[in-house]
Amino acid sequence: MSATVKTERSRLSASDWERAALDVIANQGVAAVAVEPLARKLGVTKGSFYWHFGTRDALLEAALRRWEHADTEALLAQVDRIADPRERLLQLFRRTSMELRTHVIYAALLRALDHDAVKPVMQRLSQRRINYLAVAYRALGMGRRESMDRARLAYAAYVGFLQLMLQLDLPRMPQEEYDSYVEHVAATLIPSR
Amino acid sequence: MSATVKTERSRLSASDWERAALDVIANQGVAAVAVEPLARKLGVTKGSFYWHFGTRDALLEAALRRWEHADTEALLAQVDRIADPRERLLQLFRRTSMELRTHVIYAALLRALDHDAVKPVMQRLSQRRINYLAVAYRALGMGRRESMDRARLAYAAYVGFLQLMLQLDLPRMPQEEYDSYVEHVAATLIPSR
DNA sequence: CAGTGTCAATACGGTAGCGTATGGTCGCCT
DNA sequence: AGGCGACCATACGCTACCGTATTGACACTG
Repeated sequence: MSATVKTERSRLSASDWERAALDVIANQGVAAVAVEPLARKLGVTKGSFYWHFGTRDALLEAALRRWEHADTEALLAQVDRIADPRERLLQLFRRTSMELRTHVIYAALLRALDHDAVKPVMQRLSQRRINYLAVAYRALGMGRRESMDRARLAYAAYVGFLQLMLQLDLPRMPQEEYDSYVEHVAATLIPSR
Repeated sequence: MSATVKTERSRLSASDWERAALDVIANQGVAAVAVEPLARKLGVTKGSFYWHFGTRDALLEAALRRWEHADTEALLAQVDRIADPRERLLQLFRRTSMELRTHVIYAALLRALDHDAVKPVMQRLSQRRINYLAVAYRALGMGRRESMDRARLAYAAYVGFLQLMLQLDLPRMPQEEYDSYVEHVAATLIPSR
């Protein structure tokens, strides 16, 4: 059990609702973001909610905006300062494999791509990341077409692995096996010099 | 638009409901499998439904069983007769990239992994397929650990690509680009002799 | 200390879906 | 022709959620 149990600070703000929403997304998925249950969880009634937001969807959009900015942007910004492109890719792979929470949310959003508020966010994000990968591969001397293909492959592997791990908690993989996998992926998807 | 518009055969059977359910799963996802809407689509009322099935979940489980047996088993059975392991993998990759409907459903199920009826099916299936891949890689002379890693990677790439294509209809990829991608994946994930 | 704005409770009405109960219709078998 | 069983309609009650309206409590500010 975790978080959002009302910390006796009584008065809530819009951000409190957004944070709570992200929490629910991470644990039970987008569909579980419902006004009344959320209110219960926060120890108030929905009378409060509808002061802060006009509608349920407004909350969702706000929460997603928050996530996209805070959790997501940070990731690339860090890695972007590594000069050597090969090392940059390697670090990208390795760091992505840690840092759970963002990815849990990401995985939850993947399962909600039919929702109108979610889809555009994910499209933007995926496009951005795939492009980032493609540029890195180009810097490694790959051709235009090959870079694009490889970028898609790498990103697809990321997305797919999230599904297999987080939803299907597939193999209950022990740490050592997990590390081995990450290194294998890096070795396979980053061309040797 | 497609299928399930009631073909004036009037009387329905359980299988009709299952097929209709799979149709809805493919188009609108698991959550949209609701008995009243389904009944409307079939031109009857739910009075009919509850004669064939005890509950909504019973329908879901039946539909999934049907899909797992019919659509899914066939896939590996075909490829399994190719003797040369390298060629077998290659064909597996290529054929998987065609044959849409099964994969559309698969993708829809990926988005419903939280559902109790769906999860076990997908776990079985994934485990089975990953193992199949691992065996194929071993036959190519890979070590035990490496085969497993590579199998996971390949399967993750498949799963992830489905998400990116089918849900995010990401790039509206033209056929030629799509083919290029598939060949790139094959070249990258099947070790050269 | 009156007034204003912020947050919250209560009560209400509406929709969509699940599941039950009961009775109706039609084909087929005897 | 009567009857039985497969299939379906109708009507009902229940739950979970959305959203609105109205009023209340409380803090801060002038």
